[in-house]
Amino acid sequence: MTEQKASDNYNDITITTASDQVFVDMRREIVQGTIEQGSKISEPELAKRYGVSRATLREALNRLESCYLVERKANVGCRVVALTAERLIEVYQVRSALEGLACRLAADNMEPEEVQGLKQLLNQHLQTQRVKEGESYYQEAGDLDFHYRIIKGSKNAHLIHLLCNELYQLIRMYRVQMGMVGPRVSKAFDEHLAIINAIENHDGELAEMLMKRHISASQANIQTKFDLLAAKNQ
Amino acid sequence: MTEQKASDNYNDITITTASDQVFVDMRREIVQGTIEQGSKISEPELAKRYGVSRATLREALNRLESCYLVERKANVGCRVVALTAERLIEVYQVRSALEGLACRLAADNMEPEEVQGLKQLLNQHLQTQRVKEGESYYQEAGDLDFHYRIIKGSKNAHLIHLLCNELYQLIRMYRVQMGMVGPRVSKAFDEHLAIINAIENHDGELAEMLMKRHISASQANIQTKFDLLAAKNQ
DNA sequence: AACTCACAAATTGTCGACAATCTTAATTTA
DNA sequence: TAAATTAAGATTGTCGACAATTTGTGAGTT
Repeated sequence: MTEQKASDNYNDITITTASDQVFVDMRREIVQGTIEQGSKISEPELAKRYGVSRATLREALNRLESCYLVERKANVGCRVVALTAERLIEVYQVRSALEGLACRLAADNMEPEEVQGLKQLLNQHLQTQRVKEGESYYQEAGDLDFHYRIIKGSKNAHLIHLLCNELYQLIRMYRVQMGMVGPRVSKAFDEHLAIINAIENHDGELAEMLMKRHISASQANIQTKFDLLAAKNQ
Repeated sequence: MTEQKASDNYNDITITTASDQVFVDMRREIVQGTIEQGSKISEPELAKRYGVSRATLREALNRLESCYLVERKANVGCRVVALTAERLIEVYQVRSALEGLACRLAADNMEPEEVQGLKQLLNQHLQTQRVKEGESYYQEAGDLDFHYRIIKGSKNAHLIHLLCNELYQLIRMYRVQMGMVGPRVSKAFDEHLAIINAIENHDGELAEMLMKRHISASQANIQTKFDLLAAKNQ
């Protein structure tokens, strides 16, 4: 329950307190669906399960609320967020605007060696991709890593926090639970490449546009999954 | 300590618990500078001052952290955010992207009567403005109201939460403490009018562009205040 | 004099218990 | 029978006390 996969630990928080640990553990369980979406959270039950007091658990719940993974109502309690198509669209509209901005800023502010590292990362993914054809590695860890680096490259601390700490876990939750694999994998590679080139040329305007499109395409892909799922369940 | 000015209550939370009350009270004091920026927050001291236990106060602190008014470090404590020019730029870059998006969505999603109400509000402000020439009414309450309505008009709940609940108090803090009045007042009116027209014509692209410019101009104005202040203190 | 180390004071993190509120189900009433 | 009421149970909100960590001070060493 304490071990962590690499992809869980992208936003680099250092775990010092007990509530940090509970926060990270619960976050992983919610993202992966072990604690299922929409379910009610019983404070006494979970406190016992994690071996901490209710005060500690509530601290963790507050932080989960900050990254949109649970919702609280006064005197009623906590619920894990429910993944709906409407919410997905809302989140991706916001994400598109913010990552578009990040990409534009990155074109101005990324150091040459950072851009170089980004290119290297992409090549690495291309090779891994060839080997593990069809597996979800690229989309899950690789894609996230790519986006993370560009966001960090914006050098805007507020924007970085907003995307990496607050929004990304919810996006991961959608992708993990909706199953984000398929024909988009190779297409995404080309899009990533185009974005890197724009950044390297310091063409912020183009970089922003390409990133916005890239995210819209990604949104459409998940939306499709949603529709398929809805059709199957009917 | 419990009374509230109208402009304090824009984001409509219903106060039910004790920590709600402390949260709202502290928020106002921080925004207005009564609790001064950059100062350390002593939990025992403030708990006594508000007449609640530390647990209740900490709950409020968590929520103040969610809207960027305080910053926490594990085992060290809480500090009120410090208003720096760098942070202002970062926040306004984000705000510009998000409110631009809101404005574009509003052009599609606002009901005709909402647009009508917006026009009415602007006229109202024009008249109040003529009477109270030079006073800060328009910029503070009026301008905020204008932006709020457009954000709500986007009909994107996530975006509304992000702007109205999380980001706006920090922006208000800058404006209140830096003193946001001056020659921009009348110019802002024209800009608001142009934005409304674009929304009324369902021209989302234009509405987004105008809003982004409007916010950039507003940012430049506060930036000027910053520079003046820095020069004076040297 | 500057640096290190150890100790004391203060602050934050965590706990268990009690109070206030909501939920649920049985009971009454129309 | 259905709606309203009330009481019991469970859940959340709040409190005061204790444990763990950090900060500040002063003695000792180089």
